Amino acid sequence: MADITKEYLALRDQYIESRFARLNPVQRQAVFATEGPLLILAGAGSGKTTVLVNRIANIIRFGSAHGSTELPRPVTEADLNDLRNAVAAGRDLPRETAYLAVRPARPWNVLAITFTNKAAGELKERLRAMLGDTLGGDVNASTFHSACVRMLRRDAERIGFPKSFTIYDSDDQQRVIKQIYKDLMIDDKFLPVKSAIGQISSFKDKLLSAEDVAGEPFANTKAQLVSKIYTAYAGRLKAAGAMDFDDLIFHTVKLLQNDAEAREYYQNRFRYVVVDEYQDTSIAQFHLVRLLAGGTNNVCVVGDDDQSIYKFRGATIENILNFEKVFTGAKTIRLEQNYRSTANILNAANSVIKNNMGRKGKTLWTDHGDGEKVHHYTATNEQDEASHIADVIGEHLREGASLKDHAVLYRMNAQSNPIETYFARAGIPYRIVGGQRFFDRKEVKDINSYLAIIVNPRDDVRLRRIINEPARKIGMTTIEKIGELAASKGVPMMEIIAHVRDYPELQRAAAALERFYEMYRELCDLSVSEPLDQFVGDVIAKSGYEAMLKAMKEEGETRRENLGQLVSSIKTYADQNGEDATLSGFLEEVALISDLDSYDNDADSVTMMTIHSAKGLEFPYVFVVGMEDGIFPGEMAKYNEEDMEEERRLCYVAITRAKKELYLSTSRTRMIFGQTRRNPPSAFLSEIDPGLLDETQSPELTGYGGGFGAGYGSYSTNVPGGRSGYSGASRGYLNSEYNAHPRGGFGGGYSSGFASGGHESPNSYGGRHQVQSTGFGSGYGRSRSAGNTAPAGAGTSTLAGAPSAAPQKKAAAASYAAGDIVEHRVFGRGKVLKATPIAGDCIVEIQFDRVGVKKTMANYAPLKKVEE
DNA sequence: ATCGATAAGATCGAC
DNA sequence: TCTTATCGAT
Repeated sequence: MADITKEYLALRDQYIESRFARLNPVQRQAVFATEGPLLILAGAGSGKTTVLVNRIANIIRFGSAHGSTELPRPVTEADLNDLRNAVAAGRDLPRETAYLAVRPARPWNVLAITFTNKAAGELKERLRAMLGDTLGGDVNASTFHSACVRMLRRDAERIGFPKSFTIYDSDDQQRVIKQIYKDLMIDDKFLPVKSAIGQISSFKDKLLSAEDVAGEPFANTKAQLVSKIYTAYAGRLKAAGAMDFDDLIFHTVKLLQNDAEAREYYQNRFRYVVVDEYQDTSIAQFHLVRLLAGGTNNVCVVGDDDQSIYKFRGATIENILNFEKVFTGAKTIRLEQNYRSTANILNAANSVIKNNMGRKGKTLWTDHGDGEKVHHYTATNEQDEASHIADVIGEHLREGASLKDHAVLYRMNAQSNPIETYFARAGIPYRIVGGQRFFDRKEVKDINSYLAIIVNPRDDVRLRRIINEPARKIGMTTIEKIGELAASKGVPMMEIIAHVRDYPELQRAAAALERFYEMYRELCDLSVSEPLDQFVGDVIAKSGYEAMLKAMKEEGETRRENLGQLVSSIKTYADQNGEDATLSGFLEEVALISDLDSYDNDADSVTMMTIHSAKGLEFPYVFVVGMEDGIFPGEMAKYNEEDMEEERRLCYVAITRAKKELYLSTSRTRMIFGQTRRNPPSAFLSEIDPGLLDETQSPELTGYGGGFGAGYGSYSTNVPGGRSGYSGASRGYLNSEYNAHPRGGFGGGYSSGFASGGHESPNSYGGRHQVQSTGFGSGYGRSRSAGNTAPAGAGTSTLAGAPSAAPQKKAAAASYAAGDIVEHRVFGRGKVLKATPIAGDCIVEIQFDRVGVKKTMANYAPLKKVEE
């Protein structure tokens, strides 16, 4: 090789390396491993996303140039000089891709698959920042499901579906199955609907079609029944032109398997495939990845077997464990340096996870300091636990931290309630991620169903959903008759409705059906003539839905607000997509969106969520509540070693969310599902090296605490099982003026009357309590709920301010009168209609520009007077 | 057809 | 405890 070439190649490597100088050597190794199968085992907080982004950037900028001897063209003296100068000056070489890249990918040659839409968005965002808008924006970054939808929108007709197929969510799915149960007269006690759905889902995951299943011998009558249901289910979806979530993957895999032309098209297009969170992929998803990557075999998967927590949902950890066997010649790179947590937190995580057998094995390390020990607090009950969290948060705030630095994690959603209640009373702004999603609300789904049948008149499921919502005198019997007629003629139900007069058996409801159909036609016409948001507004009005909600009082109001939000979300969609915005496009977006996607970390409030939702996130201060046997690990997992390992991984995920400090808590008694239980501490606690733990406990458990609690003892009770004890205590509390009690009240003051009641054996836990409370935690009986959307105003400043001042005093200033224009943090601008002073506060009735009339308490709402 | 009552059931939950 | 689903009465 000519010297000039040799020098050029060496300089080229040096140049490319310098573009990724901020990475550590192992990370850089991953970035330069562009060709062939690559497994990146990325521990929690090891800069995984950074590696992904840089690797994709490398593929687009330099292709496989690093470490290669290939050249895009013979080297000239001038080239060498340019490169020398660029390296010496540490500057970018002009037109570097053309000069020195080796077969670089165009952005659309890269397919990056992530776990959530949010993760996909972040990936794109960072690629854009790194490569510029044009290059970065054109990379395909999406979830499995949206990637499949995009392929199917192009090729659905090849497998007998319309391009405009509808996506059924689990709710729609359930409706179809229930319908089938009715038709086939299946007893749901013999075979629960859920079980049938689960089995069908697992068939699809194993790529078995309804015919495949029906063709095999059955183990028993149940299996035969499931097969029958599966066949009927698949038939209905096909007839409706609909796919459920499993179908999106299933049909895409089938398409790629059976259609060589389609397969080659996508294999040529996606020269590089990257899959994030590979430990949580399913069998069908594995097949999809293998098929897509089949052309070049350039497949890179990133994951952490220790963070596989979705087995219950079909994820199979074998995908990651067997990667090297399935993709021969695979390279494996381990990212074990953690940039997130302190050593103590990390070691706690390591000491827990090392008890799992089925893992690849890796040990995270950090060069951060030890930090504080991991805190473990033993509470008397869940209120005390909440109060302790509030105390700690208060301390952190006084030290300058903000609310959004804190997260409370729990095993199941049911645990959020006591904490929520406590936070609301204390005026601590919080926000709950997960639970009921916006697009899952009944009213939103109803209106979406109207939209769906306009886009796809064959969608019988959605039609059934809204044909009598609001009530139109079209009852079950009529609907069933239409269903039968449609089935016998092999046409959609809407087709029958269009010609009611032809069917004497529909005589009775004919008038109502005609009215409904007329409205439907009108909406169809409007859908093409009006802008999207205005059209949705019309759907809400002309369907009679608005009138129905108006007729209800309190409850209808919030639901109308939700519909208002729906209208604004479609407006946002329309604004973002300009010319390309369509009704079906919006519905698709809605179908594939999750709550976590809309989670933004800007709002200053404490985040509350399940550990599952917390995957991929990090917070300076993390509280993990309910570290109890029977809660975490959960009751169901205790007796099965495999499930136990999954719980342990979940625990590992929880611990590794924390950057600075980690607070674990256990409660001696806990009310869950209406019953008070005493759970022993979680087994995972004893797996943590005791030297890493800092133990504290409720004052009531230390002897003198019990006496203190009895001071409020009018509510103490001997009733076993919390029912009367609990509600009595909390009611009594609300009515009394506990605000007045002296500072330094113990965290548990709130509920002590209840907890110290009967059969507690104090002192069984030797350790001394550290007095952390400075009073605010227990005192705020009269704070108004901060609400779910967590207006920050009142709570924050109170917390940071004088601890035992009554909160309502500080906000005394503003007074409102009719006619004032106000600005509300959450609801926007509005005009005061009426102001009624009451007990030192003021009920203000406001006409908001966007959300209608609302009543708020002047001192507690995040409200500001703009003009008088 | 619609409302109210009562019973059952209840992890984790992306798309 | 709390929600959701189904049934039976009007």
